Amino acid sequence: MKQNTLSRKQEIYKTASRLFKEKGYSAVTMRDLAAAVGIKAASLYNHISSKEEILYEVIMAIAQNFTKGIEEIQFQKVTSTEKLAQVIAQHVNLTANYPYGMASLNNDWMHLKKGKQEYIELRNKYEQYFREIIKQGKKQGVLKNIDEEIILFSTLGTLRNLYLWIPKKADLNREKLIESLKQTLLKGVEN
Amino acid sequence: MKQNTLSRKQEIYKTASRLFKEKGYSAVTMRDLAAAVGIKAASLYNHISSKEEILYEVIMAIAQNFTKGIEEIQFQKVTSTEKLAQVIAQHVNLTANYPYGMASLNNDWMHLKKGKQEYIELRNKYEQYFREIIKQGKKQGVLKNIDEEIILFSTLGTLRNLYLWIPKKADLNREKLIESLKQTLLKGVEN
DNA sequence: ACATTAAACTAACAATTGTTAGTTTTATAA
DNA sequence: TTATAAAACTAACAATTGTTAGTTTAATGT
Repeated sequence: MKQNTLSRKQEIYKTASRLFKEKGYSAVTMRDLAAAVGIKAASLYNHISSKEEILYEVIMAIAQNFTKGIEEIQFQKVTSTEKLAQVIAQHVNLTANYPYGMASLNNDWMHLKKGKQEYIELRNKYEQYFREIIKQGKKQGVLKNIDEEIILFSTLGTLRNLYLWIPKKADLNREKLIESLKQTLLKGVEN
Repeated sequence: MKQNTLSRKQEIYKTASRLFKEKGYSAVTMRDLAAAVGIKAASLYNHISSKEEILYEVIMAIAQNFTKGIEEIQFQKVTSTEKLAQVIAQHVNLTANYPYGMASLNNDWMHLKKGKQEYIELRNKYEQYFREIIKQGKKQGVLKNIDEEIILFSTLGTLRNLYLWIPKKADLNREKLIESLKQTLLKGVEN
């Protein structure tokens, strides 16, 4: 029973995150979600307590993963280039694990109520770790002397869009993708 | 009067695109929009014919700019690197000109009805031109032998996120930003 | 077999949605 | 000044929203 309940709840979260990606949180109704799960809207409330709770769970699970991950990377005793490489790998892996939720992380977070500030703080923390890696890299001389913010948003911009491309390219193998991205983001595309 | 009407309509579009960026198209009500403009919801319909028409105008104006722009770039007789540089500059300039609408272009296009297919075709056309520039560059040997799709989405990923960063960094001068982006995207960040 | 609990259902609610109809105010042109 | 047209208003609509109450069905543990 506990097992069954959990998996139904999980199914609701997963289905919701898929719908959120397709139409955005606000445009997905509880009736849409219920139909996709195969029950009636009112029955959803046997498993969840509100629509917003779903969004909260979808977003926060991923956001915590990201921030915890970069924190561990930052503490390692390796070059900044290696750290950046690990950050890239983490993005690919988390995006592959949460192919739908990433959309909400990027586009639906503003509809959080209780969780909005919490989310923003996690994101700020994440970006702060990222900045420190870059700063370190510039000081060590392994990164070019480009404005820190430019490196940050240029890299992060690509990584945050991964969710749009990974599902469409079922063919591109994950390890190959990570390697290509390291190449592209670190070394550029020009010969 | 015609002048006044036009500017009121323009004001509605502009205000709407700002709200769309803040909360997404679906979460912005006609009453929200009307209040932001300083009138009642019903009065909006003296200027526009539907909520969706606003989205259509906001999105298509920009999308047409992008596709027309890259078409002209592609036809030039310059190196692929120079073409890529121009594409980057176009993204910065259009994002600076439409700081709000870019959000809808990225996240709200699926709510178009009559315009959805039209938009998708423009976007496909844009990406196709982009691919040709990359293909050309690889053949000419000015670009590295990295998977075409990786170069495409890596570069586009950064550029499509510009709308999130440009308004926050009022300080960074436009020409400097363009130069930094060319550097970063083409040559990478690693020394 | 039976009692209990989980999970589905139907019906309904109050609020909010985009939009229309009809009316009044404001501005323009003669 | 007065006729005309633009642009605001109030009031209301039908549909849809998230959610609750109350009930029935299905599954589980003893």
